[in-house]
Amino acid sequence: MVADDHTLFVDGLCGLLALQPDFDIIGKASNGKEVLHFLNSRLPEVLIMDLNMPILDGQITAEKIVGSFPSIKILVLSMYNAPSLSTRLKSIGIKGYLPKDTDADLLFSVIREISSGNYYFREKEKYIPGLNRFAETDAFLKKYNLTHREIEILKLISENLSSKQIASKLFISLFTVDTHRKNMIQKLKLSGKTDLIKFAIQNNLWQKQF
Amino acid sequence: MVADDHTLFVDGLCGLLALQPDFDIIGKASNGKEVLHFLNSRLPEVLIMDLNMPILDGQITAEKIVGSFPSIKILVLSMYNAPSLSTRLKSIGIKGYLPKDTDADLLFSVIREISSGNYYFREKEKYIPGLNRFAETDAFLKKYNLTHREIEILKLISENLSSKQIASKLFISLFTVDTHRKNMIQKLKLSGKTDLIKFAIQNNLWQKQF
DNA sequence: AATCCCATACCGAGTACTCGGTATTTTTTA
DNA sequence: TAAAAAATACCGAGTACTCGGTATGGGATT
Repeated sequence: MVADDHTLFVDGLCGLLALQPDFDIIGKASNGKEVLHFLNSRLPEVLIMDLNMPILDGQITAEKIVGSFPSIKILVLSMYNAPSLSTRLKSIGIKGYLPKDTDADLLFSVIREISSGNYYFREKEKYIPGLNRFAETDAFLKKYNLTHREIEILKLISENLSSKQIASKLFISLFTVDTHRKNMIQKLKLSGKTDLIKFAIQNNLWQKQF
Repeated sequence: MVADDHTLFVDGLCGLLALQPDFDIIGKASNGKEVLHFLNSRLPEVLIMDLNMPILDGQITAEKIVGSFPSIKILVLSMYNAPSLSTRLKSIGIKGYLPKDTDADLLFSVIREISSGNYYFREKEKYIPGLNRFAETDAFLKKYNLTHREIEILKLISENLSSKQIASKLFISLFTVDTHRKNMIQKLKLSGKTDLIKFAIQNNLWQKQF
């Protein structure tokens, strides 16, 4: 069974899974409520789901499933590539986690693993921040007319460091930090720190650590 | 051709498209750079892509494509269901836009539409904020021990209204707004406004308006 | 009727942020 | 080498936010 609010993703994934002779897709859902409703009539061996879903959140759904239908093995597919998610997912009772940029063959073998009773969490693969991020390329800097220093400071702002803390961390004056903030706000035509935070999040300069 | 950094999505979507007798998938890519590299050897009639991609952003990629390969029709698939995106995408030269929770049949017909030279932008469908959002259900409130009033104020905070502005909007005292802020911060174990903004974004209490 | 929860309101004192502007030095680019 | 860009630094004055605490009244629940 596959649950995700992105219909195209669900349909596409089901198509891929259906090509595997040992897989049988018994259901699809686009929110947590639909999942639970479906489970009242039929139980899959493996449930592949996203944690971000409307109407009933994936995490709460998973908790309910683990409590009521312990035979179901849950595999989470997430847009986040954060191995630190693993601890939290394990504590819920989820059997496996993969990011959505995983290739299909690995997905198939992981499904077989957890179907056999194993766990699949990639803890060995350390999260490497931003090496390939657009927001750190010259094209991005040029697009927004930002400097490397500005991006550096923006990242620290988005990590909730005060200007004073940033100044201390970078061995510069508080005035300098404030000037950089001001320059960014003007260049990006934003209004204050809230907009800066949003800009950082939307451009993947900040990613949640669980 | 399909471009998206979520490999499973690309593979699944290509599988769906391949079932249509009039579609021929000539390529896949997981970032903007790969797209441009591919176009040096072969041109698709329609390019289906996501705007959020690493290494080279989808928007810049699209702008380059429209400039260098005007015969290619670009259809954007986005996780955002925001019709207000349409104006911006049109100005870039993109021929169509659909959210990822679209069903496959509509996608197929839209591909055929823009392949024929038409545009597809759903402007009639007004964005309806939050009706089905998990973050506005009782389960969510219970999960985080938040009240309706707190969520209401959190939304306004995430829209960059100051406490003073919120007080004025809701006909309450500035002190009351501050108290709600304080209560939320304590309940959610956060540190200040930055964390509140992040919480709001991650729980879809705020969504970007273009 | 008593209790709890929520919304409202306030205090005091402090820090953080904003935004107009100025300036100098260092680094990069042409 | 000269010019431009980036980094650094500062001023003044004001608003916004934070966080410890206090309190009351109304509505819902037990």
